[in-house]
Amino acid sequence: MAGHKLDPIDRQILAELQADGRMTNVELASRVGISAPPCLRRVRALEEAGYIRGYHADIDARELGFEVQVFAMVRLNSQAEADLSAFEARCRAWPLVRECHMLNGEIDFILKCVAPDLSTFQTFLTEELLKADHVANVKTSLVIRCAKDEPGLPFDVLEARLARNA
Amino acid sequence: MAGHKLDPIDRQILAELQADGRMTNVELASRVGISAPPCLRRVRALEEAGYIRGYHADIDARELGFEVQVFAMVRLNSQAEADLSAFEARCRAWPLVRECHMLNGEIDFILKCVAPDLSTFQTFLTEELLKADHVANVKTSLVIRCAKDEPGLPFDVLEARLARNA
DNA sequence: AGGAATGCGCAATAATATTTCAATCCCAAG
DNA sequence: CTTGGGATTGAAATATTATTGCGCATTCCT
Repeated sequence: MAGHKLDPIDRQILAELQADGRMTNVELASRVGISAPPCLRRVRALEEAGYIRGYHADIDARELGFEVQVFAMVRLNSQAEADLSAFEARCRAWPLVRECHMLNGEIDFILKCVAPDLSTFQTFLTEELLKADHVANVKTSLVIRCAKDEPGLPFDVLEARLARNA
Repeated sequence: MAGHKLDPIDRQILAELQADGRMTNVELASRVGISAPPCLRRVRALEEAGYIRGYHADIDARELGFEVQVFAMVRLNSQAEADLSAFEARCRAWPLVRECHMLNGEIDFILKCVAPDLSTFQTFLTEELLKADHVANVKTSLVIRCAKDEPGLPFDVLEARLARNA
């Protein structure tokens, strides 16, 4: 099991920064129960080691004029690695596609897309996605509403698991 | 169209903080071309107004021992609002479910789930999700690999759109 | 024009980040 | 035991940043 080089303080640092990425180091140190300098060193080490990929402001899409969110389920007519990679590269280049996950089962890829309005998305769908190489079939579903969108990981589950294995 | 009370500096602030949520205010101010005090005032205003929902560290799930990510497509046997809401409430209470979106079309909900391993997910699936009220059908797909996972919004698309409408 | 409102930047102060360094803890070898 | 090395800590000092107060410029609306 991974993450074993982390002690409880490290994990708590990750949990706190996941909950509030702009917390000051002084506040963070006080929460995890150590002084500021070692706390900062731990944060830097966690960043270096790749546990922390980055920090991002979470911005309200609708407030900014992105009214439409869509999940697109994509099937290709070839599962050769070269074709899969080529499709992934296309996805990375499309700004409306925010996430692209390769799946097992009948669906090859699921994409999470955003757009300012439906017609923008339709244009993207018909002119770009459906015309991409080896795309056999795309099923799209509009997001009606979002009940939960928690960035990050359930640290309580992780702690429970570590306690059990201890 | 929303977001019209924002000037180009505000939008650039959002874009910068989306890219690096821990940027210092001094750095941010210099990037957007104003001095620190008004820059900070703008950030606070954007937070107050709800454009910025929060800031989060982006943490590598696999490094922490969450080996499994799954998309679950859920259909209910009732689309009464009370039943939909009840299901959403269940999702919010399940830590393994990180996202829950209500969709149009044949699928009612799509869930993004994480788990330390497959058996943990299977237990959740059979003991929790499949036994939840009004759940008619669940199709799950394991994430094989993730080609793109960009938090946030494509500000370049937004700017292009605003330029066109100007 | 005139006056209010908005928003800027400078300067001063408060808070925080970061470096330095000596003391402590832990563990393994003698 | 005890002793030495490595790692980690926290106090103090310094550098950097955040925050407040205030006067000035610009805009906008009479």
